[in-house]
Amino acid sequence: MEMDLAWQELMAITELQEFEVPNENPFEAIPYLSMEPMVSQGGFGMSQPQSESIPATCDAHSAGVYENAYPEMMPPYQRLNPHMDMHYSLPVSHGSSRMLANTQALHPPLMSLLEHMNMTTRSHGIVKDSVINLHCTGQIKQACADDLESDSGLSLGSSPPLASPENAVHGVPSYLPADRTMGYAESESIGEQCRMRQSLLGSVDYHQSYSSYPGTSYPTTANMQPINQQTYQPIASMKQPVLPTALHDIQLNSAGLTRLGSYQSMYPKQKSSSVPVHLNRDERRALALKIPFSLEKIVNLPVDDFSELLTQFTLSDAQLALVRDIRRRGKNKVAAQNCRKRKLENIVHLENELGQLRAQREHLSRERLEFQQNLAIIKCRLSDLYTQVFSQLRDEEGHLYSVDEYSLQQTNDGNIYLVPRNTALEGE
DNA sequence: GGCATTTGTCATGCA
DNA sequence: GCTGCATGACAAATG
Repeated sequence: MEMDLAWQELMAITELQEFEVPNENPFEAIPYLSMEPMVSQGGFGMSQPQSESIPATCDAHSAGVYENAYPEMMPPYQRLNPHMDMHYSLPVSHGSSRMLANTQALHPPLMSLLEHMNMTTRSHGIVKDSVINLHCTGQIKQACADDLESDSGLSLGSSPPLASPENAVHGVPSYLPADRTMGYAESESIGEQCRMRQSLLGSVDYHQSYSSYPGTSYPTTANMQPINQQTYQPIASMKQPVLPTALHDIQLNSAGLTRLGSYQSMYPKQKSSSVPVHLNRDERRALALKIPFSLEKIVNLPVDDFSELLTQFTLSDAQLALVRDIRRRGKNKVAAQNCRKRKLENIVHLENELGQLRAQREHLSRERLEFQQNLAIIKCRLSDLYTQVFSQLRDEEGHLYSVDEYSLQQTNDGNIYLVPRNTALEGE
């Protein structure tokens, strides 16, 4: 009986005779594939409990390593995770799908950070200053003169001289109100620079026009009054349709409201009227050329609506060039922001993927170490079984077979034969 | 004032 | 050909 058990175990373990200690190639796959029969027959699988005791004749060090190190080889969460392959077997070529998954797995604070990127721009406060200072003595002219003299943000010559409003702006001072104390909206020279078509005069409802586009709102003068009631009083008192201007729209559009909102908290800090105007270049140019609609509409309107908007006004070549430049720059600015946001998101995705790959490498390394330890134990058991089997095998004369002279070999039919060493069985 | 980062802009290519 | 979008490169603004 004992002999039969030894033979059965020997047959099972003999199948493992061909095992070699895995080479140092971390990507060697064969040993891992070979783990399967070892688990089913030898009972040394990674995820199976060690029910058999290590033979006393085995190296005590190996057994100690096996017992002590095994729990660390495969953390419980890894052993119990039936979808572990989903995490560790994805080839790199599936990066696209992983990227998508990573997108959804981003930490909320990080995503929030990304989403809020580019939301706070330096342009905040543009209107807050312009609302106040455009009505301050001398500020408009100073601002425009600043634009004319400073080349900060000026076109680098990419636009043709005729197409660029640069040249047109140089004639701006003549457009400015002679009376510095008069608000821009009060200027009566608008019609000289930009005349709405006669058929449209008085028929355009700017309230509807503004509110007809999503994301834009048309604030009433009532909710504008808290900002600077005195400043807006002349505009509010106008009873006939006032040709809106770029500056006017800046104050009225939603972006302007946001800026105004931010301004409200800063308003008490305004101590003097000498704060410089912080209109950006395009806003200053639009102001100078009296563009009759908002920069937001110039940039955000669909092309058809934008074209229709242009048909509603008679614009000079300089104005048209400026409007198209503003639209181009505005769209490109948004595109650049989106591009940078995507770039950062890609970096985050790649960092996450790198972390996963590192974890996978660590897991495989532990698995490989565990395999090597198991293999050493198996070899130890095999040696013991050899000794045990040979101790019970005797020839016809009752002599023991020498392990040095004979070996056990398994044929294709599954039988194990005792053959002299250096002898190959037929069918082997 | 030097430096790194952010932002706007231009040029270019693609759809 | 026009338009919008994406992106690298550059420069100015900003902290």
